[in-house]
Amino acid sequence: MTPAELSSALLSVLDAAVASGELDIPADRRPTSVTIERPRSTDHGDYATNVALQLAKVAARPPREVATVLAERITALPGVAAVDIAGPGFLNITLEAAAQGELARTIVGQGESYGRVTTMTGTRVNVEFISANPNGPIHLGHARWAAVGDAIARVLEAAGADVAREFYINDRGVQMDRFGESLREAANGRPAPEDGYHGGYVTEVATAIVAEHREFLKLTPDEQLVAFREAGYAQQLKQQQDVLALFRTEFDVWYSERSLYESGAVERGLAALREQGHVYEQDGALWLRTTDFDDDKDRVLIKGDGETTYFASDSAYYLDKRARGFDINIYLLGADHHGYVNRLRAIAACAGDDPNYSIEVLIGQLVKMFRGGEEFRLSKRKGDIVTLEDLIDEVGVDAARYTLCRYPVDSPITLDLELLVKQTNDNPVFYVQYAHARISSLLRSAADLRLLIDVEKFDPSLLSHDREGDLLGVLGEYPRVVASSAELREPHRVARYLEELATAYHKFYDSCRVLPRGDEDATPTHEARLMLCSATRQVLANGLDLLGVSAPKRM
RNA sequence: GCCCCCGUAGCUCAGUGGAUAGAGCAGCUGCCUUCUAAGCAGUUGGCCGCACGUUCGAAUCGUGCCGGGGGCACCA
Repeated sequence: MTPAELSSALLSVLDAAVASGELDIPADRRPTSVTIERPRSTDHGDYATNVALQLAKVAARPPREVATVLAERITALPGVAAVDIAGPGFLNITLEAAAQGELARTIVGQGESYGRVTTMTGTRVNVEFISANPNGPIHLGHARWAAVGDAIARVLEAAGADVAREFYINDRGVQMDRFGESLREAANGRPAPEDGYHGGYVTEVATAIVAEHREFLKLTPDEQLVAFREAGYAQQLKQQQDVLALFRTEFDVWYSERSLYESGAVERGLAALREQGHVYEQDGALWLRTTDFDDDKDRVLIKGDGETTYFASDSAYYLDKRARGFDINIYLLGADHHGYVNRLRAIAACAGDDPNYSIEVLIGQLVKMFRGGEEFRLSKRKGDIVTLEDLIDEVGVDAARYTLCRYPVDSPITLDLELLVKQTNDNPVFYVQYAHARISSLLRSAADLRLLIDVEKFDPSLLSHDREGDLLGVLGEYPRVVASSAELREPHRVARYLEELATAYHKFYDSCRVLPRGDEDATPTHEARLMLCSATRQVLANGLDLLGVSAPKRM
């Protein structure tokens, strides 16, 4: 019996109690679902519900009395071994081993689809993250968004949503010109300008461009700036795409800011905003009245010199996403960009949308980095860059992704690069992957012994050991973990869950022998445990996949 | 001044209104002739920043303080 099945059975019990007149609850106050949770202490049964506490007021009866009425009916449910009333009115439910063990068969039968839920089916979601300037490598500061953004997309998909991963290429504006200027200077053997880019990669890029295009050096300085800028752009974008692919973060859409101008999207966007009546002129500039919608000041769309601002691009971009039919637009931004939130929401509101629904901004705290106990800060312009590529080289994709996904985005991460490089079990990814490898090894040994996992012959009542019950309980939680991770946009819940599952498995493994020893014959108990192992392996693999981390068969 | 985030064990951090607040690391003590010891068992360690409020019930929700971080451009 899965938690979902138990929950709906409890709802039927409630309905029956009302129908028989034992409880008097008005139809419009009756709950549409009954929440159950796994108690922290095993003394409190396999599942507990607070439904009696919540209904006490509506039913005008003391909570324990409501609980008593329900307990009698719950006890009669098939698969339920015992029901206790505890504390102020909790109902603690203990399942029969067979009812609980059945879950192993369910999971093995469903395979990769176990844990896929339908809570977000039919919702179209755009997840925009990283969105760097194409003038340098993807660095450690972007890495968190690469890992978390992709994991959010995967979790939303597992909940049934239709998801687009999108990268907004900031290929327009002053930063790009500074980049071109820096390349030009480097190519001509001169130092980069004060406000330019000083990283060692600038020289490398410049050298590579000159090797391919000697003719650039014959152009006028202004022409050189453009030529180097464009060649550097193409090269850096390619490199960003390659390294992100290596990091298993694939985007569905690479959206160029320039293309918003080339396609006329900016003009159309401005016209649309004007039509909605939130645009006005003042001091020679064109403004959007975002203060109508909670912003603390109005924002400039077109400057006094006739240049459009990034905000004009952002507005056009939102309207473009909207036209492409997304219900929810998620943005992952660093804490230093939190001032954007009200602006983005105001754009949506000016366009006539409800920003509470269509705009979600996840503000992530920055990653602090230490090396040997000493903090260092990233600066692209100064050239202090640790690239994503470096990180992958040092710790590998799995450890990097897992570590970055393991914390809620609003909590700051402190990474000690030396520690991360060590690859010891300080890093929980190894703990989880080890559990998967351990089961895989065991399943190989079982195959050598001609022990097959037989879904037909499986006897769930044999999984009666406490550790088996604990493990089954954790396995049953997985679909709910996926659903809540998706709903809250918090993939770290999956990581934490996997650690809990790995612990439950290791404990089971420690006290329950799975394979027959030596000349021993295989018994139905061995086979039942093998089924449980197979189910656990499946859930570990499914969960790791949501984080984009591999599930190794050997370690 | 205004806005956002954070204050939980020595350290790094979990904990979407539930029962005795958890994990890893660090420290101490045990467990491998048989399925992967990257594991397991035990033990030490807490005014959940402070106060008041809402609730049958608050680390969790609200208000006010205190402390730390970040942000408030006709820059991108």
